[in-house]
Amino acid sequence: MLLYNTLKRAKEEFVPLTPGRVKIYACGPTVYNYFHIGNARAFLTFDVLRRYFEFRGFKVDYVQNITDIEDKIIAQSLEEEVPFREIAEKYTRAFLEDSAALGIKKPTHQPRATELLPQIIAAIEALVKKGFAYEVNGDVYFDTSALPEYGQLSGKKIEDQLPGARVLENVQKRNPADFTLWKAGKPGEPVWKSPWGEGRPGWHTECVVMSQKFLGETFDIHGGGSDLVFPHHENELAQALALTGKPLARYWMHNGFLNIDGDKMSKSLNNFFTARDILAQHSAEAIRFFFLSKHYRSPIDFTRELIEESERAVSNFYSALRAVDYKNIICSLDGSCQDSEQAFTEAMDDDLNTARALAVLFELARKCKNEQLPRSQREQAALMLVRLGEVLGFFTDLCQRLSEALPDLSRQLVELLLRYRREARANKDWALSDKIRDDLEHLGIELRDTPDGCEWKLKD
RNA sequence: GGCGACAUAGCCAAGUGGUAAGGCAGAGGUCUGCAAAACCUCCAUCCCCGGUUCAAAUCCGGGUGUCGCCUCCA
Repeated sequence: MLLYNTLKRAKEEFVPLTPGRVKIYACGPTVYNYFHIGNARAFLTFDVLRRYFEFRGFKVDYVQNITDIEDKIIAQSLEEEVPFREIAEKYTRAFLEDSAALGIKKPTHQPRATELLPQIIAAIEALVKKGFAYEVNGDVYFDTSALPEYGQLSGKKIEDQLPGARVLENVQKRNPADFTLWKAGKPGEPVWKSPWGEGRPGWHTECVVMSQKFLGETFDIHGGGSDLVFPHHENELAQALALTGKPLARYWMHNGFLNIDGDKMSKSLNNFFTARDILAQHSAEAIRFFFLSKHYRSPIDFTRELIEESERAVSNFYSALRAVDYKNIICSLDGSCQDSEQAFTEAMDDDLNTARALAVLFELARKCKNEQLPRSQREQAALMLVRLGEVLGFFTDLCQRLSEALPDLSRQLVELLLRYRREARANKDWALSDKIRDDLEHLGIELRDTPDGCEWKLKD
């Protein structure tokens, strides 16, 4: 299995530290707001990575942090005029709800930064003792000049990081590239006691502490959005190296950014969408399909047309399953679709080529629908479609989506109308016949006339 | 200024040396009172120029264009 490693700038064969086991850490949200559709891409990308490892038989430890103390949370608590803990609590809950709604599997561990304050402080103390950090007026900074390897992940040189127009000069820092480990508290801000006085942790240390607590000093994969390469992941890597002398993670993976209608998403452009907004209008599977139809490392452009297109594409899978009456298939996989599974695996093994993997699903869907093929072949295709689709996170609500959940009375009323329509058709009263069909369609019931009579189903 | 990415049909998107996966949309056909569904068929020579090679979307050089990171950010 090949994975693109940002650290090496190349695809590498994945070799786990422990055979049969993968330890993954993926950066989670800072809970100061509902997470947006760009965050959703990162969460979904690593959800699929995790699911694929499980499919390949690995035991997966998947840790995703929740940053519940950070400047933006404090800012939001001032804006909403409620204590910061309530803000963190509110948006943590929203994050868990929206993740679940997107069909993202729960991580095996989901620590919060405020749960590990003692460990974070201990890590900063250790860095100071080892000479990699220094304190100025209650702030503690990491001394980037003390670590020759600094910059290896992002390919940046400290010399290039001149305090230019966009970098605010911080007179307390010895070097512009130095970053904050501990921030002295101002009046009114949430603070914790520390050897440097009351304050709060900087952003980068918590991920080191949380990941190492659950995964050990060195783990397999560290992931996040490509904007995290610098400075966040660079700084994590530096701290871990300074602390243990060992690399934090062996593979660093980063997903590409999302644009809206070709522009960067931003509040000022009024094109800022939360995952919650999108979920209110589109199915989780369409959102997932939209992302998976493009390679995770490429930038992706979110438009209304594309998400609607994705909706239509996904309903293809369901019409395929319906065509073989999936719920009532009683046989199990017999190996006749092995070639599909192999094609799927080959695609996914190549740095998670989900776009190619989706093509395999569509080929299976076409097979399901092909009435020329023997029943058994079509059923096998359906079973494989679901097996592989689940790896990508589809079909989590299969039963619900396939069942026509109507109460008996409604069902009888539909049948009654169809009986009248049959009479109308027998009398060649096409106007009435079509009116019944159109009216039912408005109610979300689709009719199709077949040689065996009229069939109906609820619209997707 | 430093680092990096991308440019494939109407749209989205795979494909990194042997003559272009897949999806959406569209066209024609079978079927139908009509429609829907289903099935069949059709729909690109890969931004431009030059080079390497028997052979390039795929490698090299040069253009042009778009974008990202360097600052909180997935």
